[in-house]
Amino acid sequence: MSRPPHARESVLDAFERLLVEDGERAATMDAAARAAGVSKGGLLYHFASKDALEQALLERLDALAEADVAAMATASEGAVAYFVRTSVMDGNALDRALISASRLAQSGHAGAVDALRRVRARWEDELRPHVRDEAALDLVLLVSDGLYFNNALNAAGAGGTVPRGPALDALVALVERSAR
Amino acid sequence: MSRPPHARESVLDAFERLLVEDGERAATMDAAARAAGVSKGGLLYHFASKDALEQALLERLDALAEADVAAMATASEGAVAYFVRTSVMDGNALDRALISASRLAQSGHAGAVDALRRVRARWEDELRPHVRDEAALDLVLLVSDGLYFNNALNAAGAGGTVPRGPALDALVALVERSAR
DNA sequence: GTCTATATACAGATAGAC
DNA sequence: GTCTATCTGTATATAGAC
Repeated sequence: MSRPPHARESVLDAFERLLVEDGERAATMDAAARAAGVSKGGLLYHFASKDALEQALLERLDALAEADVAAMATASEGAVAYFVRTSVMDGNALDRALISASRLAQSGHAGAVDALRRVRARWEDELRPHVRDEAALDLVLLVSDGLYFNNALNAAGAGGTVPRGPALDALVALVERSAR
Repeated sequence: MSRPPHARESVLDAFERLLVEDGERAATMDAAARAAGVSKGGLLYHFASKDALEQALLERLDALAEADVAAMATASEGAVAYFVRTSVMDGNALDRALISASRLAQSGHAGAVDALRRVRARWEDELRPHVRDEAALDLVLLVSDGLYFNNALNAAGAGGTVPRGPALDALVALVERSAR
């Protein structure tokens, strides 16, 4: 790791935040520089192009997803329950990375589509031993995708359609019963 | 209906297609005019602003969703099976309207977020009598959202993670068993 | 109804000073 | 490493001819 430059991380954080909160169109290099408190020239020293900025975001996602898969494997409540429960966004680093990558993917960014597929495939492999069959695996993954989709819609505006508290507990229990 | 002008519908179709296939950033008035084979001036006669263009798309979604709810209510296979099965995109008008609205919503378009919430609420009310409890209702809606999310990611590039054929049959059966 | 021409703003990116 | 100044393209929108 070796202590990356402060400005670099600030720019990356700002760019990610813009993607999550305001969408891909608003996530310009200009806006990222302004939000990070650096000039456009300063940003361009760290990221020579917009593509480089996006690439850095996807590498961050890969690392965070890897850590999440490891956490899922050792979760005391079981992999399925951990997976569904953590699909409700609480604003952590992985959530932000996933939502921002999905914004890029929906703008046709091929690298972002690939990155999201890779993450999904890792989850799939980790969950397979914990479910009855492929239909159950589809069900678990799709409920998670559905939660992320609603998170993504709500990330900008006010919260809404995502179950929390007792409703989430009941959903987790139902998915576990259905899948195994 | 009274036979709306041909150019108007062409522009709206082209704008929708750009949103679905290339994302919000690519869906410019310029690109829509070009794709529809009219000039920018021609487009602006029918839609005075980009907002008017987006608004027309959301009105189209409302109408198509209303028709879908009606179809769901009388589906011979039952509402739940109909709902899950038709959440796999086959490129029909409602699919395109939903994906394009979700592109707008993810760019922070408040009207699009509202429109999608309204559609989801209509589905929810229609499905509630057909499921055991609120957790089951959440499960059915989230599987559908998950399918749409994957559809939306795949709409641009090559197909991928959405179950079809026998895998879809097995998923529909599992969701029905889990929900009722 | 559909067109061309144009105004204004902002995007991504380059050059080079400090 | 961070800045200012500037180039080039493209976005939304207006004005007005046909």
